[in-house]
Amino acid sequence: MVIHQLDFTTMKTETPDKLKNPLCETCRVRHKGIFSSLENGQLSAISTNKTCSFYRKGDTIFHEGNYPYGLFSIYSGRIKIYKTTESGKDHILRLAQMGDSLGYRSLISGEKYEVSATALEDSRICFIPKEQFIDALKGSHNLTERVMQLLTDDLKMAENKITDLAQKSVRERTAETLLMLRQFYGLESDDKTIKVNLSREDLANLVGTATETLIRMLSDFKQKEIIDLKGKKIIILNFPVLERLANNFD
Amino acid sequence: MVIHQLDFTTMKTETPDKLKNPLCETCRVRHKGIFSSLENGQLSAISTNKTCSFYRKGDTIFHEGNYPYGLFSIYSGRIKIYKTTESGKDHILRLAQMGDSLGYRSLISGEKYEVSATALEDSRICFIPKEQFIDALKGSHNLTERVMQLLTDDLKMAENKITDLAQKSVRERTAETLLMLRQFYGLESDDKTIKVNLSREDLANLVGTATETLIRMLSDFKQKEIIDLKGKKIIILNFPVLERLANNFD
DNA sequence: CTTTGTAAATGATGAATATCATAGAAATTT
DNA sequence: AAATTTCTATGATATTCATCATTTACAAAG
Repeated sequence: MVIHQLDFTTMKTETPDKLKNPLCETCRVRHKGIFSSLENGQLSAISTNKTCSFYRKGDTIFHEGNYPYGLFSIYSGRIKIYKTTESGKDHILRLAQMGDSLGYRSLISGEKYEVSATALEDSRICFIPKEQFIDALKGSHNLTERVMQLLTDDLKMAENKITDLAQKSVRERTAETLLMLRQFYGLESDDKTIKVNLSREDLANLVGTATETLIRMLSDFKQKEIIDLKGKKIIILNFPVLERLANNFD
Repeated sequence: MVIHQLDFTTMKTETPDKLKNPLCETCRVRHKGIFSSLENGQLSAISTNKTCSFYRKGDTIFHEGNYPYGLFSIYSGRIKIYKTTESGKDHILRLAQMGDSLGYRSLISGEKYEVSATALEDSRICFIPKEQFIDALKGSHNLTERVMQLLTDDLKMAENKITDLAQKSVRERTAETLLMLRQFYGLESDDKTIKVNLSREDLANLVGTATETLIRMLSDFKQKEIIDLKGKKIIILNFPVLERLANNFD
């Protein structure tokens, strides 16, 4: 379990290494990101006002309960977005990667962060100050539409997760999570090994179960030759069966 | 369990009784609803283009998987918004009432409904055609902001529900749901009886558990003199204990 | 290379919850 | 009012899953 108050990892966050800012205009994720539909002039305004930083694996980008000062946009690396309950357990709500933006929800609602974000790998993340983002929103109906689209997408995903948690077994959710990871991380050249690098604890927090239970599920899948395990790598041996397990409406 | 395909209840939906349209301008929920910040001219445009209908208890307003043709705004009555899984079980995502709007998410995303909506009581619901709503959105930054606010609120609620389901016990969630119902339905003049009228099945679908388990929880709470049960009415005898049960982070 | 710490795996056990069966209560229909 | 249906309640049982304890594997540090 990760402790988020005043630990060394968190303290690093205060001073992430600055990077030479890459230009938004020539960004390789420009057409994928939140600003994809932004007019050129506005994009360069954002580009010149942003700062880009390097976050080490384990660094926290922002923390539940704090006020947002701007928007984060992932240039490279992968991030987990999660909530911590009173009892101290985390639940990972979603994963984010290159091209995804973080924190727009809180910027729009004007409330504190409802979630925390921590780097799962070394990552480069750009920061656009709040005023800059709000101005861009006001000035561009395209951007507003894009943000609304992101919000509706998030909502759709969240609602699917709710019904999953309410009605599916840990087994089903584990299978489903493996499929999601395959989609999200992609496969290695052998076309079956997921390029994943998550701890068993993170996997459990993603599925919504105890770490031991998650391990047991993986062991069981392995014993049934549906998957294979090589360290943190997960190899999908029998994709159809895994799909069936994820949707086991008997 | 409710069957949603081609049953008689659903068929009624096709031809809900028309009502004399009340004017939006003088609507008693005008300042509460989605159009609260709309300029007068635009509001009357919507007012003249809407149609208001009467839905009987049990009538379906819209169904998961169908395409939306407009926005629904509740004039009176209460609605459940839920998802049905492949296995045929429902999970209630939220309740809606007077002043709330339904279906804006799908209108914005341009996708099918992800959820279904059914009247829990006899209800009057106004319908604003899609084009009318989209036009209003384009023409009013205020409305756009309001809709974004609604989306962020929904998202916040959904994410809280996710962590609840992932980490709280049925007992905690049951207590929490009772508190939510107290908030949502309000109390009778005795100041402790919730004005609720839900079936045990609906309650279970709200908590995310089996109907029998929900009933057992209620029986247990009653036996412990935390609540009392009179038919569908739930009487809160010991509010502080109920609050404690809902947040049992031991 | 050894030591130390951390993560992963497995076993044993108990608690929480779902499921199936049945009975009683309440509402609805005849 | 009797009959029928639906809803609520409770018991018995099985299953799933969390928790605690222990071991093994692995990585980092000395």
